[in-house]
Amino acid sequence: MTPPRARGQRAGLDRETVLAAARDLLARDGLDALTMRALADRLGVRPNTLYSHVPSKTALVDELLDDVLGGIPAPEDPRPEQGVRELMTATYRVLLEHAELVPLYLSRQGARGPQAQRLGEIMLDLLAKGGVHGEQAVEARRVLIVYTIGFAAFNPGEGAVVPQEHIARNFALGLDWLLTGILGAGMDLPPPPA
Amino acid sequence: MTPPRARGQRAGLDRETVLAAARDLLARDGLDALTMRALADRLGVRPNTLYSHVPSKTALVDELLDDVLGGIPAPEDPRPEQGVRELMTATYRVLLEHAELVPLYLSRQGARGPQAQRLGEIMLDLLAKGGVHGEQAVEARRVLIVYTIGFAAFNPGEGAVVPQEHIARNFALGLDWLLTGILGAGMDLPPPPA
DNA sequence: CTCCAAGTTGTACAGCGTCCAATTCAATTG
DNA sequence: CAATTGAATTGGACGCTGTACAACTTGGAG
Repeated sequence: MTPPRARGQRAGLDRETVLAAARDLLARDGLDALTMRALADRLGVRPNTLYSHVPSKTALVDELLDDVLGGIPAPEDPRPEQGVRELMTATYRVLLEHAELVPLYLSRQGARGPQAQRLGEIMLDLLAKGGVHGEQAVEARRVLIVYTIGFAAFNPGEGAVVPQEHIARNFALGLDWLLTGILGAGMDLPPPPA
Repeated sequence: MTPPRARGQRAGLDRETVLAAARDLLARDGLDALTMRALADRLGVRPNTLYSHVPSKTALVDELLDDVLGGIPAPEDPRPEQGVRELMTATYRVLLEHAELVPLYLSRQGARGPQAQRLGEIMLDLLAKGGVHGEQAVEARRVLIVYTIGFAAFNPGEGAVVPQEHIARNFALGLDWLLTGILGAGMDLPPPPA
């Protein structure tokens, strides 16, 4: 509550320190608890101090959003279909761990930070290996991204009527439909049970 | 600014009047302008008065969300594939007209009001006619809903790099993939160009 | 005619993001 | 080594948000 510092004294803050504290606060107490004032409190600092290191709360959150995507590993399987499936599933899982952020990804149309870019390029590479190039690949990617983020956003809470694992299987189901559509019939899938 | 009424005088308000004014304010000035105070102003009333007709702003917005879905007509084409496509395309279009609301649909997992229910049942009927029943139909529906809302949420602003019509075609493309996956290979589509 | 429930105002609270001026410190320059 | 400048920090404030509570007036029911 009381300020431990007088008027011009340094607190040794730093953009990275602020972001780290924000990440922590977000992970521990959720998005609603991430206020400039709470963040300042945690850093033992006045709220306005933060504005020396971050231009606005929006910018701060944007950075956090991209950071979360850093937790998504590149797929191990080099085959296009399996690789994309792996990538989107990992994305889905990571997004679920930060459920409250997900609507933000959509309203800020998908985050343009370095991590988002990295994932996007991995996906284009995989699609190219699968024979999908150029504009088509970009569209396929957009479909997959929207689908994945959408499903993550749709995730019900923990004690919901429909359990999360069910929704996760549902996600996988639709993902297969999309992959089949994207990568064409060139797969040796058995025909669906007539 | 100044209150036209003394302390116990009636303003003749009514739940429906409040909702109508809210719809209007939302349509005219956008989501950010929809505050209890602005709404009260427009009705010539003090902000707290609204709480006699609406339990909270959240409840008010929930109602508006469901109302928007009322603008989605039932599909005309009775054939399952075309019907579902028509339905989802209409939904997409209506959602685009209220772009700022779309993230809310996701964060409130899809709106459970009467309009949402109506659309959900139309879709189950269509899927049943297409030979998809029970749990499978519910999952297919979830995929389609998530996909559609997701795409609407992903919609870029008006003066964006990628024009809206392009995104709309992209939406239709992915929708076809999903429909093919859902309704099976029982369609007489020509094979994709090898 | 009386009484009560409902609608409305006055006032207020706690919280939010953010801006401005005053102050002090660290680093750079001469 | 001294002087100056620029960045970091505090004190305080502004305008905004949703919402609670008591006082009051009114319309309708009994």
